[in-house]
Amino acid sequence: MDARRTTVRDMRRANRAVLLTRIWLDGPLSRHELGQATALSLASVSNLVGEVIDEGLVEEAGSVESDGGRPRVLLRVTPSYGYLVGADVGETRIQVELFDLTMTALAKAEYPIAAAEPDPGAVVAHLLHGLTAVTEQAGVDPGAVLGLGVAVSGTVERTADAVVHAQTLGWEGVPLGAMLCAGTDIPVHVDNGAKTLGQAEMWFGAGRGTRHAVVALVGSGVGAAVITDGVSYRGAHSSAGEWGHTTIAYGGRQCRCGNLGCLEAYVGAEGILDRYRQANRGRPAAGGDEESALGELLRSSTKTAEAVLDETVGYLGAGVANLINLFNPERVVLGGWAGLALGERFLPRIREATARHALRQPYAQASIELCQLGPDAVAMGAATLPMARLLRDGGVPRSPAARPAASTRPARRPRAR
Amino acid sequence: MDARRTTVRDMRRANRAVLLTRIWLDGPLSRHELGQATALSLASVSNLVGEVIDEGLVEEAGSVESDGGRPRVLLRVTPSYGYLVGADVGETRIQVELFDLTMTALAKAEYPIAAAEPDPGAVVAHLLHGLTAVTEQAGVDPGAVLGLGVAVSGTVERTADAVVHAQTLGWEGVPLGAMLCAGTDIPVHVDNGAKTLGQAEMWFGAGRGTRHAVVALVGSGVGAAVITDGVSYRGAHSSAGEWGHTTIAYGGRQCRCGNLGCLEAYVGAEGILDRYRQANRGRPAAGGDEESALGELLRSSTKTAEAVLDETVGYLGAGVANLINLFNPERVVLGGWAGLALGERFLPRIREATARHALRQPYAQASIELCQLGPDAVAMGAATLPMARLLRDGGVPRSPAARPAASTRPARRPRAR
DNA sequence: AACCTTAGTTCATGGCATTAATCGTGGTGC
DNA sequence: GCACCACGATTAATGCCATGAACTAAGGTT
Repeated sequence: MDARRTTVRDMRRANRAVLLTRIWLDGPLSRHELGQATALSLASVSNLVGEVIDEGLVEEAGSVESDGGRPRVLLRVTPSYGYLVGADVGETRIQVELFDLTMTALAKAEYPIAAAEPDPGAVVAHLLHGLTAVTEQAGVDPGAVLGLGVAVSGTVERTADAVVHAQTLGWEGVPLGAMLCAGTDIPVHVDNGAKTLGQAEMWFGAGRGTRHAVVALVGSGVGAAVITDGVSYRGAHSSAGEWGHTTIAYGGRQCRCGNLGCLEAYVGAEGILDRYRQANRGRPAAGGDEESALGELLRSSTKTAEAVLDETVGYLGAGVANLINLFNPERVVLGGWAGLALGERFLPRIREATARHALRQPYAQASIELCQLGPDAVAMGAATLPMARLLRDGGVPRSPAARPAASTRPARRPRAR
Repeated sequence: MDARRTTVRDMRRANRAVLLTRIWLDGPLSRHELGQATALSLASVSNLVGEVIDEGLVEEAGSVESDGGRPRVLLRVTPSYGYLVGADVGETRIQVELFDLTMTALAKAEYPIAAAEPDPGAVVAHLLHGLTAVTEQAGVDPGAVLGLGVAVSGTVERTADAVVHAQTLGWEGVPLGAMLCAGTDIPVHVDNGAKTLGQAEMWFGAGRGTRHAVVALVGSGVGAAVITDGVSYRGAHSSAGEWGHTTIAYGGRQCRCGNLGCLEAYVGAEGILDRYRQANRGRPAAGGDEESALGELLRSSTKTAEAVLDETVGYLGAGVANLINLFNPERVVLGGWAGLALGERFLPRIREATARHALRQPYAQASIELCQLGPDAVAMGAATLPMARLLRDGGVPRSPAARPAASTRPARRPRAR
């Protein structure tokens, strides 16, 4: 877990890592720009870049004239060097998606989940099936898949087994990582869905360009992904960011978690609809499922609906303000299907409500935006898990076999005794 | 700000840093133990240790028999290698304290603050006077002082000027660091008082042995210091951890910050006494200042007092639960004078209240303890600021002049070509 | 007294990034 | 039209670093 920074070889790996990360994230760059961005000498940049080009990880991509000098050659990560598979295990369906290294989706597979509490084995089977399905669909060599990232809605222990605890799925200590590993040779990564979505928004969406952000997710449940200094904040056991079950109204409404006054009981979709039903003398909002009911509520213009939504905005503002006060982010990104629906209509008022409840200075330092990525962002974020690993390792961890044979060395001289 | 990890020299510095940190924090250690603790080869440990011993930073401190082998020599940081000064700028007094490198207090100076909103210039004058006062008092060469750490109650920008915003002092953008630097050659560090206290508790108090903790401080005001992976969580602009003004009771009591329902309005000393007064038909608790009034309240056994305190425990539990849900720490350390007073009497009930409001799993992963250090902990924490810097730099950044002349070495033998 | 055990040091080695010099490529001035 | 310049990138020489293996130190056991 803790990268032991000791030997001189590790330094090279670390430098390769920052170099690759820059190239991947900041698009095509010249060697010169890389040198400035990474504080490495041009000689080292050249050296390292040459290495990754030889390995096929990076390629030259055109050149740009410089005023009166040799044109600079731009570098980018080879899109087809490898492929990434991201999967989103939701409450109603499993989605599996294949990406190239530019994060362009190449193929998709979806499997509905029938049971309320799906069998882990069945989910694993779907995931493995999806893995082969998307590679076949896109005509990609399965051996070129760098990794499979899986997003689930519970907390995931950061161990080799990737033990999952997910109340919504009824999973208690399911070693999802181990189960998947048993079915494939491709490296498997499992993480919480909110965190993968947060990572996706940070790299490609509304969080772009910031290093400290909180991605606040409001759907049926309510959660948050906290990103600190560019990396996901996990806490001691990876369950940090449980925003939905923070107390916002002491002694208030009962939440489905059993406690009173949780934020989720007020701004979660269920909580909103419930409060509307109460305010509306027991008559619920129209619409079949939660999503259409909330949409209906947002479109209706009755006094009752407005009062409930107004209140919701207030609670949401207070909740966001708590995040701002505690985490002091540069940006809060509001997402989740209910969060987006609310945000699209009420964002200015949400900002105002937040301003009312947050401390002046931290509020002024934070901007509040909406998520920019579509519903596939969770799977895309999952696919960034193997990519993040690739970048962190500075490319393929060279297999010992690829090492030049030791036979070239002179025979070891016999030891004198 | 960002340690550019590039050259091979930086690696040595980094290794010296981890070595020194281990020696300093984990008491006397042998070279062997150091090798295991730092994942460095014994050869490197020997080499590096020899260097810091030559510089006088580390010294041998006795030896321990090992079963049947050569006794291991223990190493420790030389207590008198340098001295640290920590200062606590409180609302009523400025405290300046001198420590050796074992964090033993050697001298103390205190200056009362008369005005409610003290003049920054006067505070700086007190601090500089205190600096010379404590060195004289202890008979320490001022040149041997490695740094001055100053703790203030506001937010401190992490810039060279260390600009302070402190509402309680009436300071708005005071460049305290720059002002102090103008008056002394000794390196100056400024940070928030809650964060320095948190650091002190982490290294020497109730947080010892954990890497993820939240130090929750309850006094007149309410705040928190969040420690993640051993370092203080700062957020984008160093004002993270504003726990006191998170909304815990939506639409509830008015807080002195102007908002409604802040935690501080319920569990801050002022909030508690205020609530008691209201419950007690306008008659306040006995006692002159807040501290004795709260003490009186805690000792009294009237129904009203018990009800108010009971409620306070509930709110505090909910507040702590929010910290646990959001940060997922290994430990929550409750401190501040009011927090300690409450905790000493009610800790089990606070734990219960927290359990009621937190999610089961994060709660089970966190222990709740009381601060262990006394009222000087803030100054002590401030003194750790220069120490932290020393450790991070792996000792004095060697000035080129201090380099030993190469003449002592045998002449390099000419290499055959 | 020979041998074992554990701690710590020395030395040769392979790796690393850096600086300085060099090569490559295009435009500009006379 | 040619020398020259500006800028990008590469190569060569250099110094520093941690490592493993061999070795020294210091004590106990048989």
